[in-house]
Amino acid sequence: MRKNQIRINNERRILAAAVKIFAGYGYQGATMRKIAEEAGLPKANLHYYFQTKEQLYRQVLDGIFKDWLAAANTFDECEEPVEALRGYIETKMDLSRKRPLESRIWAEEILRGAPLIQDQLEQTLAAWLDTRVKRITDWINTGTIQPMNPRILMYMIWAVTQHFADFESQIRALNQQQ
Amino acid sequence: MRKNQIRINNERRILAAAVKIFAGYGYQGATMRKIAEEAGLPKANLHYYFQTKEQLYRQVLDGIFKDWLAAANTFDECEEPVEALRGYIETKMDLSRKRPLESRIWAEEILRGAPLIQDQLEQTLAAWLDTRVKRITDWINTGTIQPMNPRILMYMIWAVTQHFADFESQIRALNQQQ
DNA sequence: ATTAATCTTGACCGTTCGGTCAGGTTTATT
DNA sequence: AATAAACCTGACCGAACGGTCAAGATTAAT
Repeated sequence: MRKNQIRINNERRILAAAVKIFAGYGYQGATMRKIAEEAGLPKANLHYYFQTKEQLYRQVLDGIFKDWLAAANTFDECEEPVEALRGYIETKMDLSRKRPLESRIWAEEILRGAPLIQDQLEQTLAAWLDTRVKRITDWINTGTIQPMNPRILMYMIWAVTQHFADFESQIRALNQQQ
Repeated sequence: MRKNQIRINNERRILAAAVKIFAGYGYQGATMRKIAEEAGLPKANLHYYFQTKEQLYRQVLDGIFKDWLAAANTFDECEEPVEALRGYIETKMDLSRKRPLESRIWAEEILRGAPLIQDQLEQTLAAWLDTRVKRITDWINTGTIQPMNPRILMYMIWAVTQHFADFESQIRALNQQQ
């Protein structure tokens, strides 16, 4: 079931252009014409590979979610809590630095109430979080780390790491003075 | 130069409806028709009070910025660092809880690169931040608190407090399991 | 060399967008 | 009571949107 090389190349080009435009304008602000221009293809060609704008957007979100989960698994690489948390936080910060566009698309989707990804949040992501919360709880129970709410800890890590990608323009505006 | 009561009432109604719609759909996704329906007024009436969609949006942003600055001044109410920071963080969390719509509008504007509020960020907000950074630096220099980067501390406070408003739907989806 | 499958694209379509405007209604002023 | 100012709104406009399609060009399969 191997795909033609032309299809592979064009789908990649369109998806890359879509990430840029969706990140820069939001789902509603992004237009198929802008994405087509960014990809260097006629608009009708986009609809040949992706039937609708929503379908294209869904594939972009899928790619982001897969990257996110892959990075998230660094949490399990270390037995020791300090190393596990440090490694996880560093990987998340790297993702924010290297893929800020994807981070913004994700953030906007959540802002809008996650209309398209609620299933993934409630199933895949919730399951991922549950097992990590159990690990942290174990650390607490064995006295390896101080007691706190593991769930809130994870939310805070996500908040801070996301912030540097999502609020980049605010941070840049504030940092330029000093 | 007092305004007519009719004008005051209608402007308030329109602004309240605009906050809801802008928060729910984003700037591009929000339409004047939706805002008019929410306000219970004909669309043409909106354009009588606010010439353009962008002007209406600007006034919404202005209101948010004023609220934010007012809340931010609780930082100065205490001499003592623990009380000052605690008070500030609690006020910001209250704002996230009580005005999540405004928080989301602000977040979306920053996500898009702050096209309309860059001046305010670089001037008013930057000045506000500078004086608070100086206060924290004083605390560090007198040994009242442990040394760290005051600027990053403020970014982290903003990140976490914003997160609970902006990512509410993600947190809700993840919390419902447990 | 021929056929089939895939890819490409300008032109077009119905819908919705932000915004306008003329003309009527209500409120304020004298 | 009369005039002026402010307010209201259905109908309309050009532009831009997502999406379609038929017909031609290119590539793959035989």
